[in-house]
Amino acid sequence: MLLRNRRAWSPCMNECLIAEFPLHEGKTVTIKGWVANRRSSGKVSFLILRDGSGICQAIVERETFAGPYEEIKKLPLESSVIASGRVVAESRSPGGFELHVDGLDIVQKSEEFPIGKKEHGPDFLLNNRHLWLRSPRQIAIMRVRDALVRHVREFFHTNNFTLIDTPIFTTTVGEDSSNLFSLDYFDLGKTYLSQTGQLYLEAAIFGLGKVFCLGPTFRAERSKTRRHLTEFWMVEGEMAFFEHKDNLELQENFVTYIVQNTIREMADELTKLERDIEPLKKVAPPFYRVSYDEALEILHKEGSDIQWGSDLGGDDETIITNLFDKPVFIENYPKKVKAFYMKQHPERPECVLCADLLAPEGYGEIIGGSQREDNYDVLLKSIHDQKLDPERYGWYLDLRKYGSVPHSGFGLGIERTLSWICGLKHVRETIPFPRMLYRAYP
RNA sequence: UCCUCGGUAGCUCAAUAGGUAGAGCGGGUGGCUGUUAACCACUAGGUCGCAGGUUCGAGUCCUGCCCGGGGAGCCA
Repeated sequence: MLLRNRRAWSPCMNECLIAEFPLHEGKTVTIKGWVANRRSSGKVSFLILRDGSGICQAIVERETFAGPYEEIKKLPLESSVIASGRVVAESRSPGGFELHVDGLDIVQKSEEFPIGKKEHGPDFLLNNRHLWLRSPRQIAIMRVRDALVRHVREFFHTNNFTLIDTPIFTTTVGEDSSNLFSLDYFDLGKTYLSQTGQLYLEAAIFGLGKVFCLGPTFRAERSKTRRHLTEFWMVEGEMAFFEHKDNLELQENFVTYIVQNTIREMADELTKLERDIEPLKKVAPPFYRVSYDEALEILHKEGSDIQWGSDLGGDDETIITNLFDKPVFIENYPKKVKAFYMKQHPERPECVLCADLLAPEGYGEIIGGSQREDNYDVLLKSIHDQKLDPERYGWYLDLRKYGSVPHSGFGLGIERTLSWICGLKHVRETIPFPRMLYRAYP
C-alpha cells in the first residue's frame, strides 16, 4: 500500500497511522480516529476504528482493560477517540491487524449518528452529505477521485503542457448563454460563471504551445439525470499546430494513461466499490472512430428514426456504446448542432472537425473536442450566424489576426470519467458536495 | 419546461376490498469471552408531505399545492 504522510505533527512518541500497522506488529502504538462500528460480546468489545488512512478492529477486554469498560461498550458510533495498544496480526480484522487496546481516551462522545448501518435513500444521504462522506464507499470514491486528478495533471506535465488558470467570471460565452449562471458585476453589467476555459486557453497557446486548465465549470441546464451536475470539474487541453487527427491521438493516449494508472493504483478501492475492472483494462489506443454519418447508419439499423442534422440523444449514445468494448469517437457532426468556434470540415462545409468521446458500458460522453476555426472571416461569420455579439469576441477574433495557426483542444468531465471508472450509477457520488437542480445544500 | 414514480416512526419500507398504523435497523434497558451490517429478550417512539373534498368512517378515493427520485431536452 502506498503510504502518504498525513500527519502534520506527532505529539505521541509512538503515534502511527492504521495504514502503517504492518510496520509496527507487536509494538504498542497510539492511533487517533473515529468509531466506525462497534460490537460487544459481554466481556469483549470490538471497536472498528477509522483514522483517515484506513480502518482496523480494536479489541477491549473487560478483564484486562483499566478504563471505563461499560462506557466504551456503549460508545456511540462516530465518537472520536485516541486509542493505545499492541498491534497484533489477526486475519479476522479488516486490514489484517488489530489493536489490543490498553488505553482509550474519548475525545468526544458523539451524538446519535444519523447515518446507520443499513440502507438509506438518496434524498436523506444527500441532505447529510457532510456526514455521508465518512462512509467506506464514499471514502473509496474520494480516494479514486484524488488519484484520477493527480494522473490527469501528471499526464499533461509529462507531455510538456503548461497549466493555465482560466477565469471563473467571464463575459465571453463558449456556447449558448441560456445555459449560463449570470450575475451582476459591479457597474459592468452581466457577467457569467464560466462554462469552459477553452477560449482563454486558445489565447495562451500562442505563448506556451500546449496548455491545460483544470477547474470548476458551471452549467445552468435544468437537467436532472444521473449524468448531470450544475457545478462540475473539467480538464481542458489546447494545442497549437494540432490538427483534428493529432487531437484524437492525444485524447486516446490521455484517457488510456489516466484510466490505467488509476485502476492500477486504486485496485483496493475499486474492489471495495465492486467495480469489475476487466472492461477498463481494455482501454488502450486506438479507440474506435465512427463518423456522425456512420453513427446514423448504425442507429437506423438498430431501429432509431434519428434524422441527419440532429444531435445524438442519450439513448442513441447508449445504443452505440453498447456495440463497442472500448471508447468510441463520434466525429464530424453537423455544424448547426455544434459550437461556433469549431473548424469547418474542408470537404464538407456543413460539418465540423470535431469529436465526442463516448465511454463504454453505457456511460456515454466524457470528452467533447474539436479543431478550432483559425480563419478570421469564417469565424466571424459563425459568430454572426449563431447570433452572438461580435463585440464581446473582439479579443477572441484577434487571435486569428496575429499569427493564426491550426489548433485543437478538448475537455474531459472529471465526474463522468470517475463515475465510469468507479462503475457508479450516478455522478452525484463522485464530487464531495454535488450541486444539482434542486440541491445546493450542504 | 415536459413525462414518469414516490412522500407512513430518526432511517429503510409494509399496511389485503376505504374499517383500531406494523416490521427491520437505529435509540433505551438487560443478557452473551471473539465479534464480522454480531446475536437474543424487553421497551420507548407516528400531525400517515400540506390544504381542501367525498364518506358513518380516509394512510387508502378525488382536486390543488409543496418536496424528492428516475428520465427527456441540453450537455462534460
